[in-house]
Amino acid sequence: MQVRRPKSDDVAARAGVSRTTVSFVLNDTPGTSISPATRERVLAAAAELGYQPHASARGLAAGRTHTLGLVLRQSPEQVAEDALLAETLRGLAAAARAERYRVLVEPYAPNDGAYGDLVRSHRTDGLVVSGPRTDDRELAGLAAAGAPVVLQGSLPGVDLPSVDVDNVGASNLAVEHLIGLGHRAIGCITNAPLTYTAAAERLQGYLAALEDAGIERHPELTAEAAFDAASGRRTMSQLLARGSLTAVFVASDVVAFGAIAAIREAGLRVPTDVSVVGFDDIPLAGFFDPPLTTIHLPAFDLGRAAGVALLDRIHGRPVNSRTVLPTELVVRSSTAPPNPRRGRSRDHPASLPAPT
Amino acid sequence: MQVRRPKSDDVAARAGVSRTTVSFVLNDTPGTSISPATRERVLAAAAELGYQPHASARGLAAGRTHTLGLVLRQSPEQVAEDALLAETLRGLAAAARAERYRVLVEPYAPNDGAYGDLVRSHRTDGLVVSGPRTDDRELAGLAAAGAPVVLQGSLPGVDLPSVDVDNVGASNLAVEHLIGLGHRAIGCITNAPLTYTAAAERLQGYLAALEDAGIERHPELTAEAAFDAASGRRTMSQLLARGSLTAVFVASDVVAFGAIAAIREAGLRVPTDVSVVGFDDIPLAGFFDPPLTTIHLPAFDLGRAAGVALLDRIHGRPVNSRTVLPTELVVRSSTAPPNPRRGRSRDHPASLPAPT
DNA sequence: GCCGGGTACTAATACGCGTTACTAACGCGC
DNA sequence: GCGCGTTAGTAACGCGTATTAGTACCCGGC
Repeated sequence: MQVRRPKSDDVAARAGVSRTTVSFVLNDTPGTSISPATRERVLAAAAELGYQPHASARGLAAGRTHTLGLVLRQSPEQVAEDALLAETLRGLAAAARAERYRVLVEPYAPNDGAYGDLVRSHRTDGLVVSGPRTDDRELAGLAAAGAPVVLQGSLPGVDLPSVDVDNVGASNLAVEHLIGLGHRAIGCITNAPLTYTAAAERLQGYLAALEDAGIERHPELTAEAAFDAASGRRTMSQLLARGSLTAVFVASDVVAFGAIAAIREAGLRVPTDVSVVGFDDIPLAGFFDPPLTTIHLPAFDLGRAAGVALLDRIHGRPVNSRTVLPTELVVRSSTAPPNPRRGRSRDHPASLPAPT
Repeated sequence: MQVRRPKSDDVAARAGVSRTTVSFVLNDTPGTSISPATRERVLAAAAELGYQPHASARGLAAGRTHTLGLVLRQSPEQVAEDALLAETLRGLAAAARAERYRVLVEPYAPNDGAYGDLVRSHRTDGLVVSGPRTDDRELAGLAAAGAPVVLQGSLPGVDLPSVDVDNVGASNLAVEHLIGLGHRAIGCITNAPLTYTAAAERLQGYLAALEDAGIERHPELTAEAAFDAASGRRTMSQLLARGSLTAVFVASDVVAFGAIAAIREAGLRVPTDVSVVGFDDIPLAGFFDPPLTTIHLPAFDLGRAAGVALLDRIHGRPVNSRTVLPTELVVRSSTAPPNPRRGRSRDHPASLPAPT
């Protein structure tokens, strides 16, 4: 038969103390002083009974659940393609664990999108919202209500602490790398529609780099992709059909993989005919053919920083309104100086087999 | 100033009913009959007050937290490289959501590995353990205690319901595909060390296919990789140095990407000189060069099936002790008939630049 | 017209349980 | 008798649910 769950009363009885004392000992409650002997007795009793406090009872009494919520505000396709999600989650979990918190993950569901209930029902003590969007009313409501929420990503005009990388600066660096190699006809494919702030920022960095170098902007050389490799392939083939370019900055490695496929299908080679710079540095970036030059994103640290900020916010400690983590240009083999012999080889018009 | 959280008492007062009735209405408690008029009044009162039950209080009273735990038993590197984790998580979350459950994710930490506390402390109502390992004492303890746990993956000898694919059959199919193309000298690189059941099973499928075709096994043509592309590159270059082969079955797409890099570095071409079949069908598989022939793994469905099984278990409904989901061979362009002209082109001994 | 017996709802009460704020006490040294 | 370091005792936090009790209403029988 099943043994009854020990409760704090049982521990108290076994240690010959009151329930209050048990609580003080087991939680190291600050501002209380318990004699070493008593503390020892309580710990021993708890260990002997295999005592585990009931999480719900604890949450009810303490008013804190020791749970952080991670809201994935991205679309399902985007989540599926996100090669860095696992690392970000690990980082968040690491930060949480350091303060005995756990992480509840809530993939956003369009028809059941009231993720604010997570805090309103005290199911979590706070939220990290990943991939925030401007059209998110829930988020505005939470911000107005003063809920403990940290953004992973950027959302101008919302008064919430955020953790992100310098998308503009990083893109700038990527494009400067291409310019430094001698490229002038440089295209840009965004990682997502421009309604996503990260996409807009990366495009902005690209434009700024061109301007700094005194290169005229050619609007026909920029286009928007949408998270996955298929969109990168589609977009790149459009770009190739539209104008002449010797390099392209693709603001996502996954999209870049699709773009490279399109470049090959057009009968061109990377980097001989077209140089490609990606963004994210997903684990597979170095194993592509050719190994992808890209911007390294500190995925784990992004998650961890968001977790730290959220925990600070929950505990009333000071929080930076904006944390910007450093990125790095990783030069591999998908970029090279432009091919002087190449005028415009459009002998193989892009033929696009449907992706399997 | 902050308005006080409404509680069920407030809803009861506003609707002019008792707290009991409020609870019955809001939870659709079976076995009770509430008149439509009363039900209406209660729902209206709750809506007007913006009432949200306190999750901890609810969990305490009901004895259920409406939370599922997902324990990632894999190593951090493995989690980072797992391109399908997001999909699996989404599937689990979808199953959970259907019964108003949420998902708490617990990446395994070696020095704080007591994930069983999640159920013992009633923090979650049950666990999905992903990537179970034979050396997991915690798991044995939970199984013995009759805790609601479902395995995602296989672990012979443990009496817990599990959800998995037929690794042996799928590998068999992959290798049969190579044999069907005319290959006889077929290598195998596992996805992980053989202590992982999935790795052992996939190797077994490979061996069975060879045996069925009457092909002698060459032990020097099999080797174990370890989750990531780097290990695939390393292992493949060893295999190439060891013996002659015209095809290789790599039991993980990520590892296969590394293997293909090694093949190229050895001056060989895929599939002309060496055909490659992968396993998993990660989102990028079709965008590799060449697009990878592989086994499609239903990642979302695996997560969902695990969730369904766990919820069934929690609610005392009958549960299949083993759920096997179908896989599929996806033929792309990394496989072709063997090259008749090729004896053994070892003119370019593998030179291995360190991965960046 | 009154009573007994259902039926259909709803009320009232108590318990489950760890934390924490508060008050009170106890022992001891001075 | 005071102060200090420790510990005890109590109540409140919240919601679900089992139990026990009504209440209101309808119906048939006398």
